[in-house]
Amino acid sequence: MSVNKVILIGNVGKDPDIRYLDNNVCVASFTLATTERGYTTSAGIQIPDKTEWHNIVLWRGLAKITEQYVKKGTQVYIEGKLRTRSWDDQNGIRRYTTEIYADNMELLGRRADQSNTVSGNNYNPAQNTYAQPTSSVQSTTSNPFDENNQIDDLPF
Amino acid sequence: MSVNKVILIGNVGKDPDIRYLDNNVCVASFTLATTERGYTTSAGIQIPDKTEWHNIVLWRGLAKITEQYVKKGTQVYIEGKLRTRSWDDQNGIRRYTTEIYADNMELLGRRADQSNTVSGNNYNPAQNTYAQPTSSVQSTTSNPFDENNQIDDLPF
Amino acid sequence: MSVNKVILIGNVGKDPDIRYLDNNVCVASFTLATTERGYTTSAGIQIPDKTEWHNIVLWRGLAKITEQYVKKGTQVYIEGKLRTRSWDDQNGIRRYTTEIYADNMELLGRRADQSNTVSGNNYNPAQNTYAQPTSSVQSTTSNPFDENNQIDDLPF
Amino acid sequence: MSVNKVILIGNVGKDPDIRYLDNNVCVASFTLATTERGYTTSAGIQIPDKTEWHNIVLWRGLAKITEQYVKKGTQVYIEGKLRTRSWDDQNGIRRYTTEIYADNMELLGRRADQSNTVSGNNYNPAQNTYAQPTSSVQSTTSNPFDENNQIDDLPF
DNA sequence: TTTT
DNA sequence: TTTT
Repeated sequence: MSVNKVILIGNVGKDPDIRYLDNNVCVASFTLATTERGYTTSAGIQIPDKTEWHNIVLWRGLAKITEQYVKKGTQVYIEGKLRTRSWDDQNGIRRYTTEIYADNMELLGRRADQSNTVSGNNYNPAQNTYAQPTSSVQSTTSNPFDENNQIDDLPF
Repeated sequence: MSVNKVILIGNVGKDPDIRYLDNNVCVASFTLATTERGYTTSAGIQIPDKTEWHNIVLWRGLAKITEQYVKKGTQVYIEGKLRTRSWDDQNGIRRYTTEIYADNMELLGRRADQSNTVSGNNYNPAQNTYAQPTSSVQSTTSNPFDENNQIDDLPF
Repeated sequence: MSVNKVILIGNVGKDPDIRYLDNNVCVASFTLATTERGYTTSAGIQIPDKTEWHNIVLWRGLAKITEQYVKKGTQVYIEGKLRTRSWDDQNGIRRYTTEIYADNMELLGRRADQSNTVSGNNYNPAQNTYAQPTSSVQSTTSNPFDENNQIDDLPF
Repeated sequence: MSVNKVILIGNVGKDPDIRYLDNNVCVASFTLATTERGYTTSAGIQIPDKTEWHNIVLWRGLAKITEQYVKKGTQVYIEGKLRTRSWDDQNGIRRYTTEIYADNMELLGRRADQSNTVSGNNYNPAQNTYAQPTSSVQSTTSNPFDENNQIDDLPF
């Protein structure tokens, strides 16, 4: 009888924090910035840009993708749910932190030239459950939208 | 270049807090509960229901609809954006509160027979259900999210 | 009492169709591809990738942004509503087309170095409403969550 | 690298169509109405309400919940993806139908006093509301989206 | 603090 | 064809 859904597109604030629990489960976290464009009111008042920072937490498969592909500045789509957890600070005061527990993540704006920017190390498309297919992301050949596109044509 | 969107369906925790600013702008706030169903794991472990509480803030027209139609227990759909604001507590420690600033609200599950459950007074189904009330009710003073906040402290 | 919302991220199939109505209102349309990753079932059956094509329609301001920045291959985020309209084909048979009427669009994966790749003409990042700020994403200084956080403080 | 998401809240147009495939998999379908409120323009022109009809398709567990709890008039939340499938009509012309393939459904506005409105029969609030029915009801034959379709034609 |  |  209820829905708790968050959808974000933004840029990662710094390289993600990755850790492995005792049971070898991977947990990743990073902050994500979304920026609301400023504008000028009809009365001529300048409203500046406003950046919101979100605490993203990812588990298991998504954490491993994070470990491999996400770093400071990466633009990502996150779909998840809100979780507010409480903890007691050093003064014994109960405090609250709201996090987005990710159910899905999409890496945005990746390009053919990024094979080298995608983790420097042990990427093995044959084993990673969530790995993108060996042909689509790195290569430009299998894109059905623009078979004749040269990489230089890419408008972004 | 960014998206900050929250979609919630849940039940209102207690009667909304309504206030009118000096410029007669209406601001409403309430807490909204979303409950994730518990389940039993394949190993037979019982995972109980888990309720999340969200701080919803609404302005102007939505605040007035809140004033008229929303009360403890009402099921609503909220679409909005995440806002984390900071404030200094009584110990001078910076603390953070995450709120959902509503862009849209839909009242759910209303039926023809509910004229009596919609505000105690002047509901008239012949008018538009979502018409803004012409009457003004004066504000109360307490913000459920931050008991010590004066109205002038309002950081949004 | 109802919600009609579509959220898509995909690639534009071909250069958009742009037209101006008599009243000088701009209307743009394009097809957008979303691709669901294929996978292998537990029984070893290969499920291939599956591409879905969506008809996107944009009006006024969004149409003009489309005219300037969107072309074949562009990755975009679209938020909008479903509209099914009917028309009579050459045989007098009523037919239906479902379109997504866009309420919001975000251009994805654009980079700072793109001033020259964005439209062939007069792009000026100092004036363009949608240009990314030069300061916000790269810096780490404005992150309120973790200047002094040790990793051990993280309570999850 | 893509997202295909639909979020709807609306009312079911008529009692759902339920069928069981040979492998005993349950498939349900119904039409869902969303209504956009009309309004009066600043120039005094009346814009009437506008109802959009959506073709919803649900499989397995969600189909069985549909069988048990959804009927004409029920208000539901649907989260799903767009699928446009093609078929050849009696004139051999290729035609297209866009459906929403549901990933999640929430029944809205249900109350304790609704035991009598929830299916005519065996609703037991002591059980889990969303429990799948243990009984099987045999399929009907008509697909509201395509009157001439045999069950074997099912293209999904 | 809600709801099922 | 629904609902308000």
